[in-house]
Amino acid sequence: MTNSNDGNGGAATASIATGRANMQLGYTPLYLQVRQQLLDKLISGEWLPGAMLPSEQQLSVQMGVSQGTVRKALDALSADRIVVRHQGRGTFVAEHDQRRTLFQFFKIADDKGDRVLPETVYSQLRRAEPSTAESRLLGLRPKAGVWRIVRHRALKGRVMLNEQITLSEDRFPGLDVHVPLPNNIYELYERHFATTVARAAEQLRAVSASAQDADVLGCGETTPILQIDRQAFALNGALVELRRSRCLTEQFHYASDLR
Amino acid sequence: MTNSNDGNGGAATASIATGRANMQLGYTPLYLQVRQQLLDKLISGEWLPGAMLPSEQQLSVQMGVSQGTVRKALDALSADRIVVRHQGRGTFVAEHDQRRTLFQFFKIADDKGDRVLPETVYSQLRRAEPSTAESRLLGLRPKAGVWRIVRHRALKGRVMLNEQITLSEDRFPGLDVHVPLPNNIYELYERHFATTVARAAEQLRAVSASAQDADVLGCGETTPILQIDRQAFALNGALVELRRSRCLTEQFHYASDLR
DNA sequence: ACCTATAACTTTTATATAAGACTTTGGACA
DNA sequence: TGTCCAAAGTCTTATATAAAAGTTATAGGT
Repeated sequence: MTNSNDGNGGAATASIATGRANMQLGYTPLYLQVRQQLLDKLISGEWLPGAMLPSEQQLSVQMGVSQGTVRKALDALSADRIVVRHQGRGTFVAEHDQRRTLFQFFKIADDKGDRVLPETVYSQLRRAEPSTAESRLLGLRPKAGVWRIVRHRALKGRVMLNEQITLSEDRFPGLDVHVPLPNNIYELYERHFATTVARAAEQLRAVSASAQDADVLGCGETTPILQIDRQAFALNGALVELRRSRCLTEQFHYASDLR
Repeated sequence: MTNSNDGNGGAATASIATGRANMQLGYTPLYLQVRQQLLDKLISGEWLPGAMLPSEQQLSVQMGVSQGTVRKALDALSADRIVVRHQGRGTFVAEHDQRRTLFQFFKIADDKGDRVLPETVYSQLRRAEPSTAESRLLGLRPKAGVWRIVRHRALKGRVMLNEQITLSEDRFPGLDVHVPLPNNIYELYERHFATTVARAAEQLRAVSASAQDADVLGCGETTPILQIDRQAFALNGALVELRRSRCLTEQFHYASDLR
């Protein structure tokens, strides 16, 4: 009703960070600034995984922008699977529940194309010295150590995956307290080490089974193996996990959607 | 100022197809209906690849919805890489230029992570009878034939890929006229057979090189090979191409982004 | 011919408003 | 105690308006 006469339906009256900076480069639209602000709060731990964010209305008041701008920022975060939105319920910080782990971070499927949940049948954790490459990639202090996890994982009752994971000891202090490690390890990162894996990059190669592969997977030494190297990144972009999976692909395959 | 009292800023006053149908299921929001209408026109060939679509304003008038709704429909099409939008220029039907083929449909990269453009060094086309599986997947008529293409492709001067492609003869009549086939085969589908590949699914396995692989790729017969099976789908969702690539992964790898 | 300023066009961003649709909650009622 | 219904909260969809930013064409001056 009131329709106060301030009349300003215009744009960008409240540019948050950079004002009207618009020379050539260095201009970020308001909704992206809002997105970054929200992301910063998520990184800082102000809202923990599973928590409900304030409503769009509340956020718009807090941040001094319109509800539509908040919505666009939230939609962007939702597209990156950083938050999850439910109509009528609210917006929530994404959690590493089984479903997310299965669909976003586990690409092995059976011959019908259905994703299969892997079951950990053997798990070992030890502390080790990093290689120079690992130290560089993980951005470790000069003398810092790493955790090395070896897991054997079964699909439909047969051991199919031989997996090695490398983590910074600094980022995961006292990890050995949590032995035996749970099947969903990203949930552990999230709950106990304030580390949310937001995205990952994988490189796939076909290699020959090593003697150790043959032993673990119960195959011949020259059996072709799918080797998957993964780098997992946290919300702030930091590399937090190095992983190498060696996988039998006789009854299963790696599924990739191109779109 | 005016704040006219017609008041109707409300929603869904002009529902296109289903009206206010909203029982439990079977409700599609207006912007998705608009998206489908636009997609139908693209499928029908009303706008050819590379062509500019009418402006948002024109479309909103034509279709009897607001500009914002057209915008949301176009954004959805843009997210699926069906159209490409350029600020200040217009909205265009996506083309299978080299860049799109390279980034959307070719996942092989070198050890630095850079995508590499493959070069076709051998190409053969012949007509054949489909297997029952091929006939079923491609939805062929009972007596219909298929084209079979064999290509050998090189990366940085070395033959790395041994590729077999199967196409419906009905969908690609007179394909043999275009021999030798161009390097970018999706551009050929698009230009001469009104077939736009919109998305694809791939299944990856590690296998042993066959005698033929060994001959083509110049490797030993038991060398591990990355086998990539692909199904490519057109705009309307029809399966239009079956492809099996066998790939050496000593200097290159398949890159997959999980997000 | 070349450069510049201007205008006209586009998409993009931002705001305001309103109603639909979904979920949860709490109270009335049997 | 259990069920139903209404209310309140949420996200979702839709429209209208306006300004900003990028592109292209045109007119004008040097």
